[in-house]
Amino acid sequence: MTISSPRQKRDPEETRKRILNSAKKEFALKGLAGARVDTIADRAKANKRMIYHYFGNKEELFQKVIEEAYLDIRSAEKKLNIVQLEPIEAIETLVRFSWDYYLKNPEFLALVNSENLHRARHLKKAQKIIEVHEGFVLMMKEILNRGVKLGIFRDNIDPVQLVITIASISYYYQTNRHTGSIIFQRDLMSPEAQAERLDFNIDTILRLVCS
Amino acid sequence: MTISSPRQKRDPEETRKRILNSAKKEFALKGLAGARVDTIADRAKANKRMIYHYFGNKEELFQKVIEEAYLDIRSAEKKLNIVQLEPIEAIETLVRFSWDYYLKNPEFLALVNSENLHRARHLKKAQKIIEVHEGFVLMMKEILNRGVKLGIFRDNIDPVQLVITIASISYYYQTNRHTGSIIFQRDLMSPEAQAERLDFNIDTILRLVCS
Amino acid sequence: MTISSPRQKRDPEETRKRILNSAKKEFALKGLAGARVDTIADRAKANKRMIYHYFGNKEELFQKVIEEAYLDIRSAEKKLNIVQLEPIEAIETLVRFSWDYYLKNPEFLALVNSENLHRARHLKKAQKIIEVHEGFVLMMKEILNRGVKLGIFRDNIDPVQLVITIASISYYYQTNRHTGSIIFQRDLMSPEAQAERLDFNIDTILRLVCS
Amino acid sequence: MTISSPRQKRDPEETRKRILNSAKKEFALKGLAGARVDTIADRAKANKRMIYHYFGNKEELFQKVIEEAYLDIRSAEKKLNIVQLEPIEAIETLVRFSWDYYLKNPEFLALVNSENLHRARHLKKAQKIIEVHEGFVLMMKEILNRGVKLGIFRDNIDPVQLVITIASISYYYQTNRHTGSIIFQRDLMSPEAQAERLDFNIDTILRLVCS
DNA sequence: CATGAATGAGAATTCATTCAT
DNA sequence: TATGAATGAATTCTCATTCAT
Repeated sequence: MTISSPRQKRDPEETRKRILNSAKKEFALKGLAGARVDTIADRAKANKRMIYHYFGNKEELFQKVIEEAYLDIRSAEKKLNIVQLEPIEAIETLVRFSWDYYLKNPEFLALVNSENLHRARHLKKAQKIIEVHEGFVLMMKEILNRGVKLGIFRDNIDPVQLVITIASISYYYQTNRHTGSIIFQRDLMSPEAQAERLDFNIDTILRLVCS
Repeated sequence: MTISSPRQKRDPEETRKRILNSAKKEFALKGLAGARVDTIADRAKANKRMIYHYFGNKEELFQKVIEEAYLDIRSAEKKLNIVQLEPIEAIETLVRFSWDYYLKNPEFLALVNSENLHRARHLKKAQKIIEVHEGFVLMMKEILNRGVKLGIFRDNIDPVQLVITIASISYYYQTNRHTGSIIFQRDLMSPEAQAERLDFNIDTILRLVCS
Repeated sequence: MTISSPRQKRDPEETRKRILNSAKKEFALKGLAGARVDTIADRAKANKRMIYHYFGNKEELFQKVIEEAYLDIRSAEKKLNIVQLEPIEAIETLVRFSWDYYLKNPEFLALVNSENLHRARHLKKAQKIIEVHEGFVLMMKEILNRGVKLGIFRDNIDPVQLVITIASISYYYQTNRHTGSIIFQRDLMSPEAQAERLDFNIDTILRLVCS
Repeated sequence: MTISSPRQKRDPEETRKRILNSAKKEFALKGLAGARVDTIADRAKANKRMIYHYFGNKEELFQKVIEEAYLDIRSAEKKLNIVQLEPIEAIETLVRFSWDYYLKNPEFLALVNSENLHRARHLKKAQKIIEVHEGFVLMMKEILNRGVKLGIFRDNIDPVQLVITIASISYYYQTNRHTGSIIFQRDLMSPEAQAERLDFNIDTILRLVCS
């Protein structure tokens, strides 16, 4: 039996992933300026030098984190197979998904806020992101069309406005949960409050699309 | 006769205000961690030392900025005299106000995001804010009641959920304008896009409240 | 009586000068890449931060050092009032000056070498340097002209080539004194060796210019 | 059948040479402190580990480069077979050689400058170098003697001073070509300027040695 | 012999804050 | 009240070198 070495196993892909995960947390928690490279390295149990080796510098690491975040949410949503659902069910599923995804991935909200603080200068460089989202809007358009044909949805709803609205009502509630809980003097994130809000959101969107 | 001093005029209140304004811009632009005390002082044409004199330190300055921001939006909204309007008109006015205020005060959005990144720890200390917002929810409740009595509004709408929803659909659109413009491949802030969104928002809310 | 404060006296001009002097030594000793900002600050008994405050960064500090070095040698040479001397005396004085200046300012040699390693990219930015040297070449031209008129100098000597040659024979000897002492197995910088070389140099140049 | 390896061919001597060449370039370009081990390895298309395997460390590699450089210049000069030439032709050939060698091997100049910055501490360890140069001075002595006997050279010229002077006037011109071109506001390395300087140098040396 | 991931020491630079005037 | 020089603690980033495979 030998004493285990303190050195990291030589698994570059693993190391890369650990750094990326650690960075996601740190950037979400502190923003780009507030995040500490040291903290990222420590949490990743990686040598700080590796961050520069794999990602160039702090800003490029942030960019990679942003890219991955946007790819992940679309990839999760694709798994829902929404196209196979009835129009109303499809819409409701999307509202639920939006709520649940933000709930399970609160870093996503923080990262998007950070990226907007930086005027989306990192996202601009990510071609893949644009392509992935075109499909998303088309899918929404298709759902709306089907609903209109079935006589259950209103005509002439802009799919982009709808997509934005669905995101808004979950996003805002959750991203502003701290200031909101103070201003409204209630715990916006208690299980009951959560359930209530999700229902309210589904209602809001269905009233918006149904004829 | 004395030689005129190159120093700043000794108007303490003025200096304080200039610092506060400069800080608001800088914090909105860069967040708490990214903001630079030097930049704030320079833009305020004040000596850096004055910041510490008047506000203690960077973080307390941030807190003051946050407080002022929340007081300002409610003070602006109060000037609308919404209680005197018809229920539908009142609601529409609030939706418009929400949109316009964010448009004219984009720093507000950035500051609120920053404050939530910091888990509202600065806002927690501001007693005044809580009081001011209680009034706001009560006013919304009163509008809803009147609408219900007139038979034009649905019953049992939670004024807090409504207030949050009204804010959401304007806030999200504007705070995420940079990432949104990339993802949806359109300029979300062109005059036409703005008009379209405001209409959509009014529609969304009216469908939500009207019976 | 009070205990003297460990803090530096608040004399900005003094601080600047101390940094510049310290930097000159360090850059001459180690080159741009080998020099340490910490060492410069320590030797200047200044806070490292002051280097960035006064000079921007390491490279800009280097640039300032180079500029000053070139200005200093010309300023020293101007004090010789060479134009008032007889042609032969003038030439001999210049050869002596060249030798002595390098001897008393060995950093100059090292700095010029460093700057050439960096392809003169710092000197390029210094307009003053060019102006100062134009005057130098003109002065040499005037000396040569007078010598020709008096029938003691050869005609058609390019003043620039002469200036370069005068510098060469002192510069090379001194800047390569370490490798030279090894290769030639003698101490090139012993007092006797120095005197011998200076005589040799004067002889070399007079044979070159005299008819 | 085996799958061909992507590795470098296992030719140790070749690898060593590639590293040495790459190092020469890098050290000449950046100096000892500024040179990067990574860059040397990359340019040599060798693994960084090989540098340590063959040369120990960065400094020992530098030492080897310096040694080789000094051996090369003397070896090139020996090929001239100067001893077989007439005294004047011999001297002129040496002046030309000095000029041409520096021109074709600009790294030599930079390396010598670097080594002097480091007070020749690497050269000191190279016994071979000393031996080789003893021969060089003896050869110069012999040429001078022959010239004196033929009545064409002056008596009592120190061969070491002459050797140094011949090197000086080419070396200085070329090593300071960047700062020189700025200071004198002319391109010192244009073909015309080069030809002119070489002629000037030959003239300078012949006037020095001829009686 | 060859590879390239990993490391730790250190270097440049930044920044909020304090102090002498 | 006002100024701006000075400070020290971080923070990002770099680099020669070593180790597992």
